Amino acid sequence: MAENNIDFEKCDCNVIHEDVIEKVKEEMTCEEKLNDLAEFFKVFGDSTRIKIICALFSSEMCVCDIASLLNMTQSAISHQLRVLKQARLVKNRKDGKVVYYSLDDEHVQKIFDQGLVHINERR
Amino acid sequence: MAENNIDFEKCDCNVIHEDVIEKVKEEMTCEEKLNDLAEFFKVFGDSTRIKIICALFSSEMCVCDIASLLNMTQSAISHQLRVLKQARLVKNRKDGKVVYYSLDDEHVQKIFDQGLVHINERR
DNA sequence: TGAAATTATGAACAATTATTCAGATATAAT
DNA sequence: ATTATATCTGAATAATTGTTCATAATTTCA
Repeated sequence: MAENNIDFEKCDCNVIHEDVIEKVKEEMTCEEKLNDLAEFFKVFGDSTRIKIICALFSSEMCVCDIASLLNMTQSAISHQLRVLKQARLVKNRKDGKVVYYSLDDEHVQKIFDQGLVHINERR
Repeated sequence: MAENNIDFEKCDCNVIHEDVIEKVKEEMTCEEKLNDLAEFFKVFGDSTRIKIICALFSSEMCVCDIASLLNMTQSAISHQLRVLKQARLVKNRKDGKVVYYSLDDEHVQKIFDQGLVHINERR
């Protein structure tokens, strides 16, 4: 029988440093926020979406223009713009038939730039 | 016949704002860097890895401890630690049988925090 | 009203990815 | 040497994700 009443854990090894685990557990951001955070970064983790974001740093653009710029189908771009919009990274305005997209967040540039700093530091 | 000698484009719509596209093209970060950047953010875009990163903000930990903390198998954690190491986000030191992992980058915290700011701004 | 153009969307498919499983390696202790 | 422990690794599986295709919705213009 187990020493305590905790359900079977998937973890298949012994706890080596219980004190460390306790401390980390207390200091850690709650699981729900961490899941949201991973979902958020997932949006940055696709080359099509990163290119769209980067393009929108320069100027607002319509779907057609982005598709042309990236040499991809309008449909593919539209799908990705929806993902970006759901993550509140872009916003859009409609002018007749044309929908113009632009960035909707000041943090995007900061996150983007910090990422660039990191990959530029390759030794 | 096409107006110019460019190969067939996947883009299936007309260019509406050629001037904008030209301007954006000039200002855009080169494709190679953008691909690397997407690869880099992909590493943040998984809840297991985000949790590992967050845990390591508090303290260095061995594989066993991380597995126990997150209630996952040692193997799963080991696989993800490899991904994190390849992205140069964590480093490790060996002490006998035990391998201790810690963060290997000052930018990680900045990127993590900016992400948190973003998701905390939900209206 | 009808045709053309732009964008959005659902379903299917292909590709990628995380985890599990089984077993290998490496170190320490007996 | 043998056993036990911690970690790593390759292959298989399950789940997720990006793109394509076909089509719908919306707006403009004739």
